[in-house]
Amino acid sequence: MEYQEAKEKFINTWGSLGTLWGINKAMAQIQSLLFISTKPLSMEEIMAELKISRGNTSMNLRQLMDWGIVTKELVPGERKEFFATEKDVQELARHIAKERSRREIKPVIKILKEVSSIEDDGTAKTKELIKQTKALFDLAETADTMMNKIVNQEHNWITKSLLKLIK
Amino acid sequence: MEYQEAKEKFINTWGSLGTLWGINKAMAQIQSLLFISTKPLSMEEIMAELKISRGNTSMNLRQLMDWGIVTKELVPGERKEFFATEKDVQELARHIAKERSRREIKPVIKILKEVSSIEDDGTAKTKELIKQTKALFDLAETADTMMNKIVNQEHNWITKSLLKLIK
DNA sequence: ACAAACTTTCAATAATTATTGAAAGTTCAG
DNA sequence: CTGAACTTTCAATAATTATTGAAAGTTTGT
Repeated sequence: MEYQEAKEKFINTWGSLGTLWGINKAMAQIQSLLFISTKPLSMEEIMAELKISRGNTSMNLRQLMDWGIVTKELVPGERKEFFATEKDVQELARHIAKERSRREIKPVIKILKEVSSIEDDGTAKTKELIKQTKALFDLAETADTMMNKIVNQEHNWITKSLLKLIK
Repeated sequence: MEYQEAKEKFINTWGSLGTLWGINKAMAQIQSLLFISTKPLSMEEIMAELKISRGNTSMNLRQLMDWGIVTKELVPGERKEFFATEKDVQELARHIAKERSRREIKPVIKILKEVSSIEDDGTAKTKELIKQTKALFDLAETADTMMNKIVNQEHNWITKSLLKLIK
């Protein structure tokens, strides 16, 4: 396998994984293209490389910037804009985990809390609803906290301790 | 908020979260309905409750069974089949993590390994591809291992240690 | 073996989501 | 200020994914 094939394989695989996890394909592909690029890329270059339209490229670049994992890079002497992604995988994971927590997990936790706090009218079905949503609430909150802590602190020590613990 | 409203809120929220994470809405809703039910439900009951067709119900129940989180329960004296989901959230998380790892993460890790193992031809772009996919490979493998270990063992002790570590 | 009771399958259709491309918007050099 | 170079927006369209419902399949009691 040489460069071109490996590159395509990587970009495609990443694109499909994204799709599977509710992330749009173009977005995942743009990010992965930038991730292995040696320099920031212009919109033209991204369009050409991935064979996607200008509009699609623009919108997905925006989303990636909203997620905090792609930035505009101004290249001196160039009029057009260039884009680069966070290159450090740890930082990348940190951003993504943080955002998914904020946008998706936290709101669900809030609802779980509400639902599990309804008044117990003494019926079996109400008791069950309270019990189960409470259990889910506890799990979600623990997982969310763990995720954020692991991913947030400068955490070489914590990662190491963790790995020692579970290996 | 009383029972009916809370129940609907829970089922809907769970359904949307599923969608967001690449899980089909009906599937997520069926699972959450079973999760708060005090007894196994028949297909008729599920269809009526969620207002979905027989075919849809049948297919999604099958998928839930493939994921190992829903089982058929034979109720004595009844001809029709009844369904129940795993009620313990820890077990539930265990099953889901295990399956997602097996189906989705492991295959990607394999590709990352392949791609990061191409021959270094000395060019900058090849070096970058190798370096970045290798970093991703390491991260993915560590995360996958952690996830599986955390979620697999009888792990009260490990969870406790973990929480102590990161709190 | 039959038929009632039930489940599964799958082609057709609907709903959702992604993508395009051209018009509108912005920026900036001269 | 003007217009070329570039980006964004968004209505139309395409692609994908979910859902339906009825026919085919299966199981079980008699």
